[in-house]
Amino acid sequence: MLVVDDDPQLRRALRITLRAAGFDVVTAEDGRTALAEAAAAHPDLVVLDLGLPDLDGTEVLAGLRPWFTGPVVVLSARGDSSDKVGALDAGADDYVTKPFDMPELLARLRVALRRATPLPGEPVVQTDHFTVDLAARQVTVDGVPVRLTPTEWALLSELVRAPGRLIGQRDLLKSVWGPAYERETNYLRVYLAQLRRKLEPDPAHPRYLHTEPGMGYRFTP
Amino acid sequence: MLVVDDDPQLRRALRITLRAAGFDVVTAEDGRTALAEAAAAHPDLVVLDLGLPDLDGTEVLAGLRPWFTGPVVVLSARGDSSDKVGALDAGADDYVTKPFDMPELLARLRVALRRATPLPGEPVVQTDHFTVDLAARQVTVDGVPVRLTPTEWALLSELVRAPGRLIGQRDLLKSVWGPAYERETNYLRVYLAQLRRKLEPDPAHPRYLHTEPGMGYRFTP
DNA sequence: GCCGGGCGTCAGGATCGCGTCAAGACCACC
DNA sequence: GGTGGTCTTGACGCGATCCTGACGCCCGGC
Repeated sequence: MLVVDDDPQLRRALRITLRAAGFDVVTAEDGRTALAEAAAAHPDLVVLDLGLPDLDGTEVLAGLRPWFTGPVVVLSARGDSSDKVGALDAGADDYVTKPFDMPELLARLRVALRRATPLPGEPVVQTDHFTVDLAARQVTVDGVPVRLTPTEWALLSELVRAPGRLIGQRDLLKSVWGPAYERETNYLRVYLAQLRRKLEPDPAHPRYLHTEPGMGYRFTP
Repeated sequence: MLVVDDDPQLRRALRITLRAAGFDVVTAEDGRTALAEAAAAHPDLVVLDLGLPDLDGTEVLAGLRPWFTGPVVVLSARGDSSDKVGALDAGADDYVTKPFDMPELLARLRVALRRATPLPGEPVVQTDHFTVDLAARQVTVDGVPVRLTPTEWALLSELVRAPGRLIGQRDLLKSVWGPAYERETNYLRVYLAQLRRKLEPDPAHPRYLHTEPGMGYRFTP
């Protein structure tokens, strides 16, 4: 996160508050260093004061926008409508007039970040032989998609969400079939066999979906 | 674009101004009709007044957010910091206090729309057989335009916005018909058949709009 | 060597979910 | 008031999925 302001006190206040909110903060006190810092640090978001000593804030914005796709939140002492419209149309994502309320600014920064990062994408689990895309709900073996039934998918995703860790049969039964089925270990046997038949190169000698007798099952990538 | 406000004068003014700016506008005067309109009309953006006669504006926001992914711009006569922070954290994309300046509101709406539409990348989805232009709302099969009904379009655009990703039936129902229809899977069957009849080379053996039994549907280019 | 527990395998049959169709309700427009 | 298009609703047949029970195998304990 890059904070651009010429007032040392405000810079300091913002840095402390934003750090407390969990952000990494770098600062700049004028337009030129702001552009340099932005290029060097690749911030997720820029807080930009319009009243700078060297460059006009709108020039900084114009210098930023051709390549910087993250959100820019503008601070300004001037509250004229034309100023606001100009900055917003020039690429700013929000316009906050000074003096501002710190909790509100933080909320607006959260909104800007929320919009900019589309989804907290779920991971893709890979082995030498097959891949499991948890977000897309797709499994491919040697590159070709494989169809799984809902129960097979529920079981597999439980296993691959904890790579290398052993999962007890009771835990698996609870999370796939519900808490009422804690004792029906036959289900597990049947569906593990099904998964191995669809995923393992040699279902008789599993390389990825291992059985720990008496304990549970384990997925090893 | 959906405008929600209980003041008829303001509604009228907003409708006229927004129409002049090139937007299609539907209006609602209370929270319940707002939620119904949003589910029926699929607006790109919602302008929401917090002071409504029946529901609290934040309740409308809460009812909207689980399934409506477009931007929501909040209007309010109250300018307290806590109100602003609450609305912004509840999912609002901007918070404008009344009385507001119309050009500024328009600029803020433009920003919200700019951020919400995924401009990095072409809004055109293509397959070997048909193309879907999300921006122009047009579908062509082998180069010839095809007419889709509003519901068909809403369903198709949900699917092609996530190429390769499986979308659960509940998610589809929520985003196309609204959150009240989470269980009506018959709708999906009927409209998927409709889409396949219009888009697939062989509707009996779909190549692009796949069914994952028990889970949902998937568009694969 | 016998026994029992745990696991993998298999093949039915009950059940569920999907695709299809058509008729009626609803709406907007003429 | 009529008309065309769109949306809803219900019924039906078929295929896939899930459950279930039985059987054989391996391995450690007696």
